[in-house]
Amino acid sequence: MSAPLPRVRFAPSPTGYLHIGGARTALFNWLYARRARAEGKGTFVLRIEDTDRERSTEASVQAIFEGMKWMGLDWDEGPLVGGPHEPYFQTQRLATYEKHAERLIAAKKAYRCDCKKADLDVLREQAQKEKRGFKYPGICREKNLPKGTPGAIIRFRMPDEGETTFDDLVKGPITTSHKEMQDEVIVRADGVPLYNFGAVVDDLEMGITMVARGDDHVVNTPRQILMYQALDYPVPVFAHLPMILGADKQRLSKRHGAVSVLQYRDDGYLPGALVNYLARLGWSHGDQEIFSLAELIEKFDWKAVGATAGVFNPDKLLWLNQQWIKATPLPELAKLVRPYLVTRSALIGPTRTFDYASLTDARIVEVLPQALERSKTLIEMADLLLMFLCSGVAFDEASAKKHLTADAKPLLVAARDLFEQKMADGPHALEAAFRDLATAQSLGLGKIAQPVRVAVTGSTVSPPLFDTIVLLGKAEAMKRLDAAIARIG
RNA sequence: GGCCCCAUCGUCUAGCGGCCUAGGACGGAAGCCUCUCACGCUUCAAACAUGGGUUCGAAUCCCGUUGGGGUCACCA
Repeated sequence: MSAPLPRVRFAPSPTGYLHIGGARTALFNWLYARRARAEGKGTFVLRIEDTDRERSTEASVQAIFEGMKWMGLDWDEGPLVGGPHEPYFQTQRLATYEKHAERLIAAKKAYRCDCKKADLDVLREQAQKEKRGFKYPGICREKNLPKGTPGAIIRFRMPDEGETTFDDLVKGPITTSHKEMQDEVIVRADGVPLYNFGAVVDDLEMGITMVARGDDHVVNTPRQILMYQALDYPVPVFAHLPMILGADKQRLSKRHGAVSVLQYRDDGYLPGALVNYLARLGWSHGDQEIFSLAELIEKFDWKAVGATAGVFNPDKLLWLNQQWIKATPLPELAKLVRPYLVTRSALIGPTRTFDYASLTDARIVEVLPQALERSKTLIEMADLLLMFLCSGVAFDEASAKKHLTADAKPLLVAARDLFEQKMADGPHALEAAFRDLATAQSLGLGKIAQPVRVAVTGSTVSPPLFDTIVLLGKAEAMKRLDAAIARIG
């Protein structure tokens, strides 16, 4: 047996958006495939498991594509890109499942069953009442019901004795007794397969060599292994990723805030930061916290994936996002922040105007350095940038009330002169002039700087004052100062 | 409840029998820097769930207990 070329897959069911947990599963698979590719050949397959026709939606399919694309998780085979195992939607592969199901029936490893679901539900409830485990009693095992039997489903015949063991890549050896398994339904009456069968058939048809998925599938694994064996195909390697929990240690859900990957995009996170965070949730490489995508691909290793469930920590993601912002080249950041400039500019208020049409990337790059260390998200960054990019000020009332007073008016007038004389000489010259002014008035620099800051930026909190003023340019800075002076009256 | 999995600071984790008076990161506290904010820097508080073994030696290996999670569908 030669080692097969690594082929992995991500197989979401389109019953909702791409959430954090699914995204991490996709990421780990993708990372593994990309590293394998660097060493020769590795393939990442995307397959849509839409066999739950009740809950699957086209909108979810699109949301999954969009989420993966945003994160940069491109697939080598699957919807949109095609591949040698098309189609990649399970509901379009019914003939394939039928083929394999018939093989199982012919080999007496599966059988048709026309038991009514309602009847079985009654038995199940009864068993539950008596606190017994319930297993399908095998009523139709020997009936040999023919194809075409009305309402018949297909059940897989589980062995009565023995046990199945597999060596999970992250959890180690796991053994399950066959007594725990029942003859489960693998194909519905309408020919649509159920999860355990559809996934197995597709994974073997598509030559998947490693199945990496969520923790909640460990109990399914032995049953699936039995199916691989019944179908006479080699069993892939399995890796089960621990769950991602919310702060209350419960499974992550909408209650815990944003769980859709696209929500993080909308909230101003860089895809690289989310990827970085997700990679470190459950996997580690010594003490390193920040990884570029290239480093992740190079260093990712299943051996370093932990077996413990992890709590999603929004604070750490936020910190990481800022680290990524600071590490992103300015021109790239300018392009990234643009869309947020558009959405946030709707909120600038009546006292400011924003001319997006004439906004150049060069201008964004020029003011960007001031925002780097003050923005944890692209939203915060856009808001801060708008202070530079808009014409006019929006005063923070508390700040204005405190600093734009009659006492401050002479200082603002004096500041106006300094603007006139020194601005062209740069922030340092301007600062020196203000320091001289403060000394002459026997005041601390802060006493003058704060009113001027409020006048120019609208708030007591801003980037360094003199840099800000110079960046604004003489015309705009004067305009704002005059507005503040006028406001005092 | 049956079966399965898991167990180091509040959180993510390093640790794979001696290097551990248990390291890093987020968050928290204090301080420094300073025109405000932020960044940065320094320092501090903070963990091996518990009881037995094995061993010269255990956070590391084994068993029990406790706790947490998963799963018991014609969902995936």
